[in-house]
Amino acid sequence: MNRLDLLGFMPFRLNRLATEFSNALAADYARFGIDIPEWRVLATLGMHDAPRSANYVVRCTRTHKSRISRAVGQLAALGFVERLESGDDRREIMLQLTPRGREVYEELLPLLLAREQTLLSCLSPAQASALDDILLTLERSLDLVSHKNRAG
Amino acid sequence: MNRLDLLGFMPFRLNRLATEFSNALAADYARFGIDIPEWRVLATLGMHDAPRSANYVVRCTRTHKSRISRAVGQLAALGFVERLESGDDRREIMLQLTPRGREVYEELLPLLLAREQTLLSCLSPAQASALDDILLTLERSLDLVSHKNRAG
DNA sequence: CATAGTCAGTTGCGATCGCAACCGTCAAGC
DNA sequence: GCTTGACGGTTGCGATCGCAACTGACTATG
Repeated sequence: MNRLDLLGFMPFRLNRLATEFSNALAADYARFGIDIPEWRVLATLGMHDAPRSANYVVRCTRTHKSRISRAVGQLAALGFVERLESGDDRREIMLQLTPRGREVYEELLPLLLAREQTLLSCLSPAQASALDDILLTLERSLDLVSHKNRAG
Repeated sequence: MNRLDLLGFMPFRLNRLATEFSNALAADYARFGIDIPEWRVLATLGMHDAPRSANYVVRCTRTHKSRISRAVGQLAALGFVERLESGDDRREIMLQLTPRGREVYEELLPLLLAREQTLLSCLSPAQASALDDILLTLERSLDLVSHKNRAG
């Protein structure tokens, strides 16, 4: 008779681990009145100086466009992001951080990176490196990493 | 100026990977009219022959009790699980698979394991082993693994 | 017993999410 | 310059989730 220890089942483990990581960061997001999808937008825009389209954020973060749309709405309401009309293609909406949005990004980023480091601090350097390598392999296999996305 | 490549941010990567894994299994769950939380209950009960309480499933799967409660309701409606009154403590509700539930478990399990193997097939044996090791380290660090849960 | 605190499980509620339908815009074919 | 199809972005809707409040049952104290 087949038996499964759920605790060894990879989808379950990943799901649970991802939830724990997310929860560990929730307080930092909440400090600025945002959540995960808003952070993804912020992080994507914060990487660049020039405005990017909402669709670019969608492709770059691999997040559903409705989620990005609502996150942008929230960020705009908070005054962290501005929506600009695109001259080239009036369907596109270009997004850019406001000065306040840039401030928030600069303030939030180190908090999140520190939290990430804390979570990963139980791993040896070799393990951390191996994890990065393994995740990259999985991401490539699942086609989650494309040069198009990385290059922007 | 601080910059972050979101694609290298561990919480983001784990979240995305977990979602992809879950989506890859969704079709298998759907074949039997269930979803992830229902599967967790099924898997937990399927591991044992004797009935277990709902609370045991909660502790074992580290899933919120409301989610388990609803999953059990769904499984009961499908005729996969029976709720039994506990003689010892009438607050507790003992759960056991029906014969049909056992059938479904036995049928679903190999499908899910095969899917898991496919997803992990891009990794070398050494990588797969390292991943298991690393996840276990993280789980222990986050107190996600306790002997109480494993021993049942 | 009587009371208070704890525990197992359920449920109402607000928030979130993904899908699909939709709107306005662009591009290709004729 | 129409028509058709594709694309960027928004939104309505149904489903799901976690929290917190609740019910009923156990337990410890006096």
